[in-house]
Amino acid sequence: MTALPDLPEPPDLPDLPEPPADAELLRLDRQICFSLNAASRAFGGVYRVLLKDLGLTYPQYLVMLVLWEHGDLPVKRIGEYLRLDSGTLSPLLKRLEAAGLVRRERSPEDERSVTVSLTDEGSALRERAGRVPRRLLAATGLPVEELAALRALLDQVTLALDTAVPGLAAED
Amino acid sequence: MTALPDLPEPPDLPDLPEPPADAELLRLDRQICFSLNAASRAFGGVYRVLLKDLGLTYPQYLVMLVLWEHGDLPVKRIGEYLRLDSGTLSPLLKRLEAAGLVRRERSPEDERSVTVSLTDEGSALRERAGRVPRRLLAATGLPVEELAALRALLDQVTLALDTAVPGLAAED
DNA sequence: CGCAATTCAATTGCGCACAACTCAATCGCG
DNA sequence: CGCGATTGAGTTGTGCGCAATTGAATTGCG
Repeated sequence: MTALPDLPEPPDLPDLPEPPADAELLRLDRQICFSLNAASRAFGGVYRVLLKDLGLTYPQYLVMLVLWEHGDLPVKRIGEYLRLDSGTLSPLLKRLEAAGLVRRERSPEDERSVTVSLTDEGSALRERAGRVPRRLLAATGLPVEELAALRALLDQVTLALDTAVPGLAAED
Repeated sequence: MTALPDLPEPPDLPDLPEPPADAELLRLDRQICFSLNAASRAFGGVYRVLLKDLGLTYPQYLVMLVLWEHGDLPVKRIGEYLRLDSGTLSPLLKRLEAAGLVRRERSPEDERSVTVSLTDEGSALRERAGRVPRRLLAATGLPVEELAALRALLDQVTLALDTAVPGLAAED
């Protein structure tokens, strides 16, 4: 992974009383999306290392977490928990099945639905994954309370963004 | 985009004085990575809408932001600013070049390096992009100060994660 | 100077994200 | 009941992210 660049520091960012100019906003905007992007990928990098010997990718780990917590689920439900659609989940679940961690079977009462269930091997993996969260939390260097606060803030932003999306396209 | 699922709320999360069990950590871990993932993709969704009529994707927009701010840059520098390597940037820059927004030319003084520069069209796009940041910030529903705080927290975590990565693989 | 090590961009291969589409199963209304 | 609309999973195509490799240019050490 490439080293951190000297993060482009803003020359200054005084709390000016007047509305900031577009140039100012462009700068802040860049910082926000940079930071979020970077943080997301930094997490991905850590998970990649931690999950390597489990043979899981980060999104696959998320799916396994959902199954460990909720048991057998149709693809639809998994997608709701993870905000993923079938275009992403179908091939991912196929790979998990090929790895022997899950089964996929058409639901008898609704032939459209596919139920995903853990194999013994998939359930057993939960034990080996037990140490991942602690190591991840340690790697963030933040106390648990701050992480919880970060999570709350992120959820708030996500909700706001989701509700804002429909209106954006139409706007002026 | 699929609707927000009823976010799997933890039954409770009391501030227990004793170290939380692995199961507890597994839950928090899931929440953190869920939230960050979700936030990142929610931002992506908003940018996708906002950038649609500019003909840019979100990562392409990030590259343009860097060029608008810093002028001509070698691929290496762009990668440092954005934490991206040539495997990502090379095809992306080719697409920007095909769109007529940038030029790519071997540097005369170092034939290994490729300098990326804005075309007139690429520079002109900056004006049309001027309204994007304001609309994005509005969509987050957060005041600028909170976003700045969020950014600072994210940068802190990113730095911690980056420095932690090298040690992780070797651990116990 | 000469050659090995390094640097930079590009390429390949794999997996994920998402839009757009297909297709079968199910639902629901007349 | 019959038929159009909806639902759920899968497929296709495009683009990103990253590891690993290639190949050319440059650097630097003996």
